[in-house]
Amino acid sequence: MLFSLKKEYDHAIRICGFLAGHYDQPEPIPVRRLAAGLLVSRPFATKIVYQLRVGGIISSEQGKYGGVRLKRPPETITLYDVLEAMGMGRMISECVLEEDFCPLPAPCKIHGFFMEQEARLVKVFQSRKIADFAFTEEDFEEKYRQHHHD
Amino acid sequence: MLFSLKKEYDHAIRICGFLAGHYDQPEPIPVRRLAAGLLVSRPFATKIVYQLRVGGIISSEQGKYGGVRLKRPPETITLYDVLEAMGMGRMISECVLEEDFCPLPAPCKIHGFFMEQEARLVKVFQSRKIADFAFTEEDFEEKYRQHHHD
DNA sequence: GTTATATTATACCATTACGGTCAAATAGAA
DNA sequence: TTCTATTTGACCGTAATGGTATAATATAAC
Repeated sequence: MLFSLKKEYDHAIRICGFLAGHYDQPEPIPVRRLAAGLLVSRPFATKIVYQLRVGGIISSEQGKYGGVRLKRPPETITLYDVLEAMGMGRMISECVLEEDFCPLPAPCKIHGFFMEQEARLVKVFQSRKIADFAFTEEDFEEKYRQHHHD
Repeated sequence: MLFSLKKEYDHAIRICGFLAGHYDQPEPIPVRRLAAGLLVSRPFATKIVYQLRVGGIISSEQGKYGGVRLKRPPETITLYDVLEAMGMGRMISECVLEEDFCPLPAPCKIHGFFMEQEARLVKVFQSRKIADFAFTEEDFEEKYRQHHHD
């Protein structure tokens, strides 16, 4: 596939959206709750949360009643920020940089075209804020809704 | 990576561009010449050519002085046609179809957004003709130019 | 008919990326 | 001190990618 969203990225965005939906709450969200609510295994959620923390998107608190939260307000975090934190590199560049890949003077029409599309996509990702994707348990389908009491 | 052009696809487009540049010529282009000119190994070029033929993009003639050519005029073949022939499936759909992937009612904002982007990209691919990417040996960088005499 | 040169069609293989799991370590609240 | 969190990175099976190899077949030219 040419354009595919890795599950890791997909979950990462969803996790950020969920955190955004709970950004006003004072207490951090434990990974367990993220995993259970978002239908991801705990180890996998842990891994993603780890990457998001290293990438500077979320902060975390250890110990009992610990958990994670968005580091900055959801209106200031873009979709691009999240994807970048998850390690999404620039896309076409390597093909263009590779020596002896194509006999045409770089950038050829083909790569030029794809680089344009890439640039456009990056711009769109940068224009979308995590706040746009915010949600809470209220938005879940009924069958997934867990009535957790605070 | 989210958006990456497989080498196979990249070469496929380049092969079609080359064939487009020689579309007016009466004789078909042997795979050997494609491979040598486009800096691809012969077996790999063979594989790609095979897929393009099965996909209905090119036709071929066997035997001595055989080779391949575009099946239709390059102005009538879109970039999308080529990518589709190479097996590029639709992209986000599987995530959306997968049951129990996401607790939100489908399509959620996130997939909705990515599906929009996908749809836009497909449209762009459909608007670009192979004729737009046509080239011949004349366009090669000097160091790759082989002076072949007809 | 034979030979040389094409494509045809498929099997195969090495490497990397993906999609996770596991567990030991650390840190903090109670 | 204990319980419950996150932390960190090693690990691993499977699938996709990026090719190669080869036996078969078709055609043109001699």
